Amino acid sequence: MNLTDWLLCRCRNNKPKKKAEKRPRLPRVSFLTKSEVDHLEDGYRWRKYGQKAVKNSPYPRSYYRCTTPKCGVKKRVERSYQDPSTVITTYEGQHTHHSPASLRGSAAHLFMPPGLHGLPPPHLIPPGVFHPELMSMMRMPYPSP
DNA sequence: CGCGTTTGACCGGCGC
DNA sequence: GCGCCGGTCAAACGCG
Repeated sequence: MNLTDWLLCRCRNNKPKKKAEKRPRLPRVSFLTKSEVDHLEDGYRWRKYGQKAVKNSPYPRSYYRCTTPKCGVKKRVERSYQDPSTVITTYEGQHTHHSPASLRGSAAHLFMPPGLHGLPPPHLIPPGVFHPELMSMMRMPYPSP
């Protein structure tokens, strides 16, 4: 019996899979960020929880999640297949807590995708996404849902 | 010591 | 009805 099998057994045996509440109202915002590294200090802590290869891109896509409790914000980082130096960061959800890192000296309020300044020709981004204006709202305090 | 990262496999939904 | 894809979890290891 391989460790993998054992793990599998345990996984199947212990299935506390509880269908969490659905989130049909998750604000999904995509941002085009020009960076060579996926680790863009946006003022929050992210923990990678998965990685999958994309068909449209020869590069794998990374899945990040906010490590702050009560904050189920998810982040998807994918590299542009046309511009390896450009990464598409997709934020899902809103931070309901203050930034763990002090904004002093942080790029939290300095974070500005250069793609928004120039020309956004990302036809590869699905429709209904990419809301530069939403960025301004993100910085606003989020009232109780 | 603690946290973050990594890898493999499974699950659910949707399409044809 | 079945197959496929994307997405998520879970555990272990490494590093600071």
